[in-house]
Amino acid sequence: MGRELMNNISVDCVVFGFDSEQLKVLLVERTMNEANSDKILFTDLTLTGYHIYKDEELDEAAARIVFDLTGLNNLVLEQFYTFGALDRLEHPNDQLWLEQFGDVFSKRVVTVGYYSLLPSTEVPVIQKGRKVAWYPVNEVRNLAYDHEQILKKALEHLRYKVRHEPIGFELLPVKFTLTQMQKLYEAILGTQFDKRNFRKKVSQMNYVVPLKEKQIGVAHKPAQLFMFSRDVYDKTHKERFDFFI
Amino acid sequence: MGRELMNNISVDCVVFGFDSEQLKVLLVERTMNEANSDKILFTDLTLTGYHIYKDEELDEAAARIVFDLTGLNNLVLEQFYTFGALDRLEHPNDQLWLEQFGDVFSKRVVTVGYYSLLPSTEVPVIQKGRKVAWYPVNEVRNLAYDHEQILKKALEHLRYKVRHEPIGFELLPVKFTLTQMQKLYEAILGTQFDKRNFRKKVSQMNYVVPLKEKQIGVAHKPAQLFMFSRDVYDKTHKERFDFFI
DNA sequence: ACAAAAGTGTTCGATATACACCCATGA
DNA sequence: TCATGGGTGTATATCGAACACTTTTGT
Repeated sequence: MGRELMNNISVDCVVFGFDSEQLKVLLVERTMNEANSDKILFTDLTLTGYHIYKDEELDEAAARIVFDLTGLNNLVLEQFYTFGALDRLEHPNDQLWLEQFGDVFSKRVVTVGYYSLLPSTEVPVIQKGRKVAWYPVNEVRNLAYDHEQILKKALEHLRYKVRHEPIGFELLPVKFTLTQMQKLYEAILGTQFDKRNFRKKVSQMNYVVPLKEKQIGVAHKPAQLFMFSRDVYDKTHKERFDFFI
Repeated sequence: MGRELMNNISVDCVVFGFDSEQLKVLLVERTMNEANSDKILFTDLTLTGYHIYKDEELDEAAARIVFDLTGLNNLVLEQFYTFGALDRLEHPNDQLWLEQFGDVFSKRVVTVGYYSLLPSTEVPVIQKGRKVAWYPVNEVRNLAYDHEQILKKALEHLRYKVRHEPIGFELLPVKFTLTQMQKLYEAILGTQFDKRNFRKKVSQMNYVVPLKEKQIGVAHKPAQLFMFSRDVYDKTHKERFDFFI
């Protein structure tokens, strides 16, 4: 006998990635065919989520879902909000889709939202017969259920958090250039920074450590590589006891 | 027939208040007697929470719980985290307590945490046979279930939020003095501000509006009263596109 | 007159902002 | 040699931090 699922509690994961230009999100295509036919009734996109097992921690469930999609462990996984609106599964397409599963799941499902940060959009996404792909967060359309709302909230949290904590580095390769870092912050915050001022600021973050390495094989002056040191961050970071309301 | 409860999903509310000196939290005493006897087996403290109804939104459930305790509506209610650890109800005291209810509730309950901000600790708390009282957040001991963890997380969120958004005013009377405001921020952030610098900063917040009124009946120079204008805040506030990691 | 809290200004150092040119590499 | 992105410094304005005395009221 397998593990038992909770029929009314799920976890949904918003998987973010950065491709050196844009912030992207990993979505799965959902296609509904007419019974015993090839005729497509509708097709749309979903975040990835699943019901939790009765003997499974919430964080474990989130890790399982992301692992199932990426094969990666030890990613940043942050719970950001829980969604339980009564009508969150009531769109006709969703009703049609859920009918397939009969009475396995409850009509009222509360879902706990997590987001995850991938260091690249080049990880080999695991397809398993699904169509999984990266979409620029600003161009996402046609999401199932309340996933548009979930994505929006995840983005808000990411923006909020990235301004005060060094989580942005999770979206960069271990060794990165300052231009990559700047582009990342610009993409997440939706703004532009002056190159010199940005670098001045970063040079004061002693947990962004310059390496003795440079880019190779680029058709221009190769950039110096940096890495983020959580060690140095934890040791030197002081809470700003200021407020900016 | 009454409304049906979800047996495995609840909402817990952390109700904060400020008494001009300390940040406080509203807790309910829980006393377990031996069956058919006056002998007390244990006594401890809980946040207030309850299972949600099948036809009830999460926010509604939180509002209901706070209303049940304070008789107040329209309070700030902010969802901050969801707790679902497998062992969160497994302390012997909690097991003993829950036995009373037989099989009504599931052994695995996921609870959605909300916090609420009361403008005073002088609201008439509704007792209904319970022992409800304010406790200074720094001196809370002896909490049931995982409520210590929930309180800690609520505090973290409150501290985080109060530094960047004007929610502190929800904990002050509509008309307040700058000293009250300073004490509030000091209590929440656990720090001290210089009076002149604090006032200089506040004078730049044009949404903290001076009134033509002063304190009356105080045995010292009466302070000017101020109020917070959300209108002005919404109109003039700009997102700081800066980052301070 | 005294106790108690309100209210107020200046100096100094640090940080944000604005802005333009030369450099190293591969093709 | 050219195209591409990498890398750098200065001047000005704003903001934060430190610091002590006078004012107004009630008793």
